[in-house]
Amino acid sequence: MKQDIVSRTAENESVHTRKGGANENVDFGPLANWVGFHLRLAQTASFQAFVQEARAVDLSPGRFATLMLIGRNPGISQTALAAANGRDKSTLTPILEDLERRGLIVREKMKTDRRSYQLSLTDAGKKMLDQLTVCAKRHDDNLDRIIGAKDRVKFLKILQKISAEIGGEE
Amino acid sequence: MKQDIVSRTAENESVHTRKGGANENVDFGPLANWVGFHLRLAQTASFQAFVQEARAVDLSPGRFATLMLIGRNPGISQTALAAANGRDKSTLTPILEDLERRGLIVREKMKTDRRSYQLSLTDAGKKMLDQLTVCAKRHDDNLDRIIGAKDRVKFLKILQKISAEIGGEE
DNA sequence: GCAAATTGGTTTTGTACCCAACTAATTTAC
DNA sequence: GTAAATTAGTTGGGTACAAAACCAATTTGC
Repeated sequence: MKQDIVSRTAENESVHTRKGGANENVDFGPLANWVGFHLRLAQTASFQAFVQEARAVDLSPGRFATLMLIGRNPGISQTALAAANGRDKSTLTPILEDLERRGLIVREKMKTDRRSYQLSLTDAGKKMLDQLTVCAKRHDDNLDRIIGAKDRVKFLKILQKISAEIGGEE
Repeated sequence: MKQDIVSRTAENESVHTRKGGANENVDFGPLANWVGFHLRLAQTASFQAFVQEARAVDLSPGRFATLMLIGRNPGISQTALAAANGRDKSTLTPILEDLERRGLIVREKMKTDRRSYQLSLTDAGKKMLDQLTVCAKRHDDNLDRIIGAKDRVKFLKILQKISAEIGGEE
């Protein structure tokens, strides 16, 4: 609910505020039609919803993606994982430490290259991943319901196109 | 470039890696089709691109949205601003302090309610906003080019729908 | 083979964010 | 009119992230 006023555009009025305050008719100006702004709002909202969905299992969306990628690519290195995940490798350091401490993953030094770790899930990690996958599925179904089945593929394609192309050409 | 592998889905191979390492054929599993994940990636990418676009003017996307909202709604309170912006009010405190220190906004105590501030732009703030608007326009045109003019409206509508509906029903 | 460059991971530093607890001003109840 | 509830903003504690500097292991040049 925290974001009740957030989602509407400029032509929109009469938000359910009971205060007569300044916030019921906010003019978003050009912001109202800018993709970047709404991308942020949507991402935030979706993130929150996921946390909500997965609060039973105590693991954030970021951790979930990490777990999934390790599960799908056993032996993956931290750098490759960071890249796949769209995060800096330094961001992963504490996350992986945490996951290891919780007994969800193992990090083994490679024989051939003693700099890098091979990451893989423990049995507990696999179980956790399964549980999370259920939550994530529910979350994604929610999104589906909002997006509409027929637009979903297109929508996803555009999102991918954005992350693929926008940084690419400097 | 940092995100080169990030954008492709599971059926995709042969990324331009020159290392023969683990990262060229990452299996994203169900992640590949999950909206939340790609929403995050796209948001991050777009954010980065904006920063790049606006690095001449030294102000982040978040600050920009804040400035725009104040410019469009002079006299708005911090709480209303936070809501419109999709952020917690406590997040705004240091941002507004900074903007004030830079001489871009003024905060005046309301006569009628001495708890709240009325925010507005200074002339410098207006000038800054104009400059930023140009950058943001360029950024948005970039996104347009990627999304395609005909899909843009639809895309935006879906983003708005997500932020509007996903948190709303617990 | 050995110095130089590169690469995998960690540390440090700084930013952006949220939440919960707090203070001060205001409104509501009675 | 005063106590209780509410509201605007700040503070403090904690998480998630990136960038740059760093260490150790590895590869490259010659």
